[in-house]
Order: sequence, then structure tokens, then C-alpha cells
Amino acid sequence: MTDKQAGATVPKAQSIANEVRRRIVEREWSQGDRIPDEADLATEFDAARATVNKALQLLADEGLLDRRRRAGTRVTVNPVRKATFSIPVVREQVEQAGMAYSHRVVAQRRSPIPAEIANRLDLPEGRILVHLRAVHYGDGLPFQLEDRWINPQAAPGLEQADFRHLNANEWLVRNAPYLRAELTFSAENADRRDARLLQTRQGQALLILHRTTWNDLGPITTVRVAFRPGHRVSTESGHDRSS
Amino acid sequence: MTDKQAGATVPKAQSIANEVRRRIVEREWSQGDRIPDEADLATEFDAARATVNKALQLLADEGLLDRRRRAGTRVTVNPVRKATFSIPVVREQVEQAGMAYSHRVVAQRRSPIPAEIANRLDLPEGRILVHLRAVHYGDGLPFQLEDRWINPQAAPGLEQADFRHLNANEWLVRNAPYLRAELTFSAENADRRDARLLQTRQGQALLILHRTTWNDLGPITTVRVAFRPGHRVSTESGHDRSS
DNA sequence: GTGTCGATTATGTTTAGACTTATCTCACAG
DNA sequence: CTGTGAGATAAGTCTAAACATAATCGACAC
Repeated sequence: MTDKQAGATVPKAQSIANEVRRRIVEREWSQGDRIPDEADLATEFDAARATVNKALQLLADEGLLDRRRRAGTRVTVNPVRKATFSIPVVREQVEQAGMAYSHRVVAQRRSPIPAEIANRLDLPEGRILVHLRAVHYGDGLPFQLEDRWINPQAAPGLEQADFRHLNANEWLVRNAPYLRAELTFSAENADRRDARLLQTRQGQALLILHRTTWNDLGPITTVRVAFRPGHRVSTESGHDRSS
Repeated sequence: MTDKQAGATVPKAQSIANEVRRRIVEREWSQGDRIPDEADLATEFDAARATVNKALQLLADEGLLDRRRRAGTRVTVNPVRKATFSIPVVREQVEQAGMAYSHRVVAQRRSPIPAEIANRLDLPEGRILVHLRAVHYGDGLPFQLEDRWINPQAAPGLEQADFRHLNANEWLVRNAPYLRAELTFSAENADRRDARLLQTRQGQALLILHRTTWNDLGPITTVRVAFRPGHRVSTESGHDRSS
């Protein structure tokens, strides 16, 4: 009685989730309330318990419901809502904005890692890794600045790669899938080098993204990305069209 | 044959997902490859097809697999990995860092919205909303600065709320669940007011978070949060302990 | 070669039923 | 009143089976 318009049929689990979500948003069931158990909802919606389970799991993943065995399901009191960002490959990002992509490798060499990087990667200071700095352009204007360290031990085949043609980001994405990643956003004032490479002034506020990835061989790479001034990274956490 | 050590039993779907993930990361199955179909995997892992389905759905949600009816399941060529941030309530954020939380309302009044806000909220310019500015402190030092507009029409009960005691963030979280949210990170140089309220210098790079939320009555609130210098927002996208 | 159409197939979704497991409840003993 | 233990209960997981649906593939006609 909620979804299921003409066009595409909405899966039952979805429409149950939508209806429950509506009841929460409209405060028919308010914060902390215990909601009917799966069996009851299954009866109400004329569905199997597994289907109701799927719907409620979904809402629990969204952070709207708290579920505990035996204790039942309650509406989350203090929803710590989650936001999902998809971090695309630079080139696609640029091209999606309708600009022509190009990139330039500023420096590429093997070099002992400084303390800060060693710390981020959990490797001993002074270990030799591949250090790479590159600028990515959209329509000839700087789009982002990349300062990357790559661990050859976790990225087999690295020696053959030539980053002047294929950018490092894409090579890694295609050749070294990761198991774990850590992302951090921060803001920094552009230093002299940032300013020069991004063609902006020193002191300009820059959005910085640090990303480190690991696989089962150890850390793969850590990178500091400085976006061009004014760049925004956004997400939309919505649901499907409901009722 | 992968998980299932002594202690807690790992759900079968999980351990199948782990094993498939391992095969992908170790390139037994590489980018673009078609992997065995659900029925075959069900046989291999001695599970029901539904269980395999659940495992593969999980990996598809992670962005590791591409699944299409009839066409089968393939390893994603260009994994656009997703990062999930949980944006907690300020007070909890401060307290989790082991600091004492306090906040101060700098301004609170009903006021016509300027063009920029009207645009963000999809409301006509000049509409009267509640405008609120507040500073949140940790151990007496500025932690973040909040500049918020609230739409009373979408937040029933707002009139009674007194934000000098309970902060707006928490009142909204508890009283106006949202259906859709939009988050944007950016960086700005602190203007004179930012600098004064955050006790820093003008021009300091600040990490800015814009958040707007909607429910079925329309836009609820939009807020610009300026974090104290050096603040980082991070996420860790990992999986469970596998094999 | 090109296009159409129908059979085939892999995934999508649901169902009913069973068993497992955490934990809440309550009665009873101390 | 406090602790303990048995029982009940709600979610967690899995299974086997069925039907739905999107796409692919191949046969056939042109």
C-alpha cells in the first residue's frame, strides 16, 4: 500500500523498508521506541519473515534502527548517519566535468621515506620507496596535485610501469586492489610549492585528501592530494523514491 | 575452508565473501574476468545459492564485483571504491576526544534568507527562517563553528526549543529525522569573524562542511560547519578479519 | 552482412521452514 | 534484597525451491 506504482515493480523488501522509514520520519514510531517484531511485521505486510528481515537490516545499516537479538528492534536514539563518498579516478572526475584531461609528472624517484610517511605506512623510517609527484589538469588548468609514495613490495609489476603515460592512480587501481583504505580530509594553507603547481597564491586554503591503502602484502601507497582552490567533495545520501 | 576458527563462528555468507575477496585481491580472478556463477560457487562452498547470493551482493556493494542478470558476475574493472564517513553529533565528537564539551549561541533570530541559502534549500529568497550561529568548545577551546538556518515548517516543535541549553544539532537529530542529506567538504580561508570565533588568525585554512537535510515536508536545515584549524575528518574502509 | 525473435540462462527476489544464539524475564534459593 | 538458573523470545542465519526478469545467443529470414 506504499509503493508499487505502474512502471517498475519495487521489490517487496524495499517497499517495506520505505514504509518503516516513513513511520519513523513521521514519528509514528519515535526515537527509542520498540517496533513490532519481524513476525508481526511479516503478517502485517503479508511477507515472509526473511523479507522483513532484509528490510530491517537495510534500515539498520542506514543507522535508523538498532537491532539486538531477543531485545527486539528499536528506533535509534541518536542516529549517527553515514555518508558515503565515492572517490573516482582523477581522470574520470575531470572528464565528467566536461574538461580535457592531462597530467604531468613533476618528479619520480626512489627515495628513503621521511618519518611522517613511515608513520602513516607503518614502515621503518628510511626504507626506500617510490616517490612520485604529479599535477592533473582539466582543460590545461591545474585540477589537483598529487604527492605519492608507493611500496614496490606490495605492488608487483611496479617496475615496468611508466607513469608519464598512464597515471599512477589508474595503474594502482587496476593492478593493486586493496583490502583496507584510510581516507582523511583536512585543510591546509598552500605552501610555496603547492601555490606554484596549482597556479594560485601562497596561503590559499586547499582541501587536502590523504589516502593510504593496504593489501595482504603490507601498505601499498599513501598519497596527499591537494585540490584546486574552491573544489568541493560532496555526497548525497538519499534513498529511493518512496511512497 | 577459509574462516571458522575456534572462537566466534563466522557466518557462512561472510566467509564466502572473504574467500572471493581474497581471490580477487590475489588476482586469481583479475579485473574484468567473469567469475563462476552462483550455482557453481554454491556447490564449491557447499552452501545454498541464496547464501552465495548474499555474499556476492555484499562484494558488489563494496564495488568489487559487477553483476548483471544473465551476463553473470565480473570483477570490476575500475573499482570506484566508496568511503563511508560517520558524522557524529558534535558533543560526542568532543567528548570522545576526552575533552569537556560546552557551547555558546552567538546569535539566534528569525531572518529572511539570502540568495545563497535560498538556493541551497530550494526556497524562495527572502523567506523567513531561523538563523543560528554557535561555537562549540572542547576544554574551553573552540572546536567548531556552526552557522545554521532552520526551516520551522519542516521541524515541528522548533518554537519551544531553547538552543542555549540543548544544542541545535542534537535537537534536530532527535526531533527531525531526515530522509535525504547532502554533505560537502571544502576549504576556506578564515574571514575576520571565523578567525575571531575560532581564536585563530585571518586567512587560516579551515575545513568546511556544508550539510543540508530534507524530509517530506521540505528542507529542514542547512548548516556550514567550520572546524578548528588542523581538524581532520577520516574514515577507514576495511573489512573484517578474513582467512 | 543485418535484423528480428524466441529460447536459454544467470541473477533477483521471495517463501516457508528450521535451527542457532543472545539476552531478557521471572521464579526460586539464599 | 541479591544472585542464579531455566525458559521463553526475537533476531541471525541458512536451506531448498520456486518464479521473475533482463540479456545474451543463436537460428532464421531478408
